Amino acid sequence: MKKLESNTEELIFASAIKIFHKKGLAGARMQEIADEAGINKAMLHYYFRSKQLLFEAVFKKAFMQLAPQIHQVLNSEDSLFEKIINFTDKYISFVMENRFLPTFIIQELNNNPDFANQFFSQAEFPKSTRFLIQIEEGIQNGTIKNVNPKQLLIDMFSLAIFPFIGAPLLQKITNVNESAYNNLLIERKKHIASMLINSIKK
Amino acid sequence: MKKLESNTEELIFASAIKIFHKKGLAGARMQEIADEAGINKAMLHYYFRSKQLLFEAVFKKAFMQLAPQIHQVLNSEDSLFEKIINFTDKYISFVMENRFLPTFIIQELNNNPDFANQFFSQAEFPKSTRFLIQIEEGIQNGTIKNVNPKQLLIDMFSLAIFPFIGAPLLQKITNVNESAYNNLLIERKKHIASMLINSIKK
DNA sequence: GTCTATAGCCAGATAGAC
DNA sequence: GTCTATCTGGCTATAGAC
Repeated sequence: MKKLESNTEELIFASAIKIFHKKGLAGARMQEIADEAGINKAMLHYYFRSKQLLFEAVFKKAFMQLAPQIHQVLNSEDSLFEKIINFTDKYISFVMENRFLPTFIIQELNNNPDFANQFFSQAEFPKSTRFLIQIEEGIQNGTIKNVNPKQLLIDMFSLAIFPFIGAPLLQKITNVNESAYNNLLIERKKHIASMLINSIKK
Repeated sequence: MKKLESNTEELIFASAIKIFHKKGLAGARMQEIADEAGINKAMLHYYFRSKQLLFEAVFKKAFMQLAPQIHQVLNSEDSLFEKIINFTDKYISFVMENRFLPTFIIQELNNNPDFANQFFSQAEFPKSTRFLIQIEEGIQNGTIKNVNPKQLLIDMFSLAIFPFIGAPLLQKITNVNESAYNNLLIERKKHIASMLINSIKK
C-alpha cells in the first residue's frame, strides 16, 4: 500500500485525480497532469508505467471512496426510513466535497464498457439485498405502499446523484446562479429523504 | 445504416452521431466515423471542415431532439399532475429509442464548460417558469404539500434521466440482467409519475 | 465528389545523463 | 529519483489525382 513512500508518487496521484476527474480518460493529457504536479512527464511513467494504469488507480480510488460508505448504509441495522435519511445525507455531504467524483465514475463506466466489466468482476460492490428485503417487509407489514423495491432503490440513487452530474443543465433549467444552486443541493439532504418517505408511507 | 440517406453528408452525420454518442468528443476518432459510414476520412473534412464543427452539429441535433419536447410539456395547458405524467412517459419512451443521448449531452456539458456556456447563450432553452408557478399555486390551493418547486423540478429530471446515464451502475446494484433492467425502465414511466404525485399530494 | 497519400502535429512512452 | 531529449505512433487535416 501507499504509506510514507516517496511523496512524489502521492503528488502525481493527487494531480492525476484532479485532471482525470475533470476531463476523463480520453480527454486528460499526461503533460497536463505533470504540469499540475509541477514535475515532468517522465516521472508519471516512472511511477505508474502508463496512462492506462494511472487512470485505473485513480478510478479504483474514486470507486472505493464511495462504495464502502454506500454498502455500510444499506446494510446497517437501521430501519428503512433511517437508511433513506442516512443515505441521502451522507452521500450529498461527501460529494459536495468531491464534486467531480460521481460524474467521473459514471462517465468512465459508460465510455469504457470493457474496462467496466473487468472492474466489476473484481471489485467489491455494495450489496442491496438487505435493503430490498426491508422494503418488502414494510409492504407486507402494511407500513409502506406497494412499490417495486428496485424502483425505490433506483429512485434513491437518481435523486441523490443526478443533481451533481446534471448540474450544468439543471442550473440552467431552474434558472439560478451557482451559489443558489449549491444551496439547493444542501437543501436536498433533507428534501430527498422526506420526498421518498412521503411517497411510500401509508 | 438508414437507406433513406442517399446523400453522403447525411450518411456521415448519422455515423458521427453513433460514434460521438458512444465515445464523446475526446474519445471519438474521425477514422472510426469514416469506417462507420463506409467512406474515407477526407470526406468528413470536405463536408464538415473539422472534428470540432462536426461535433457541434451532432451536439446541436441531440439537444434539439430533446429541448423542444420538454419545453412543450412544461408549458402546455395541462394541469400539474398531467404534466408530471406526460413528462415521464414521453421522456422515457423517447430515450429508450435513443439510449446514448442523455449521457452524451450531459457528459459533453461537463467536459467542455466553455463550449457549454457558448452553446447555452445562443440555444433556445426549455422554460420552467410556468411549471414552477403551477406548483406554487397548488401549494396555496392546499392541493399539494409545501415543497420547494425547484426541488420538485430537479426530482423529476433526476428520476427520469439518471436511470439511463447510471445504467451500468444501477444494473449492477439492483442485480438484474440487461433485459430485466429494460423492463424496469419501461415500468418507470408509470412508477415515477405516481411516486412524484404520491409524495406531494395532500 | 471521392479517393490515396501525406503533411504536420501532438501524445504517450523510453533512453540515458546526472 | 529526476531531469532533458527523443522516439514512435496515431490523429487531424490537407494536397492533389481522378
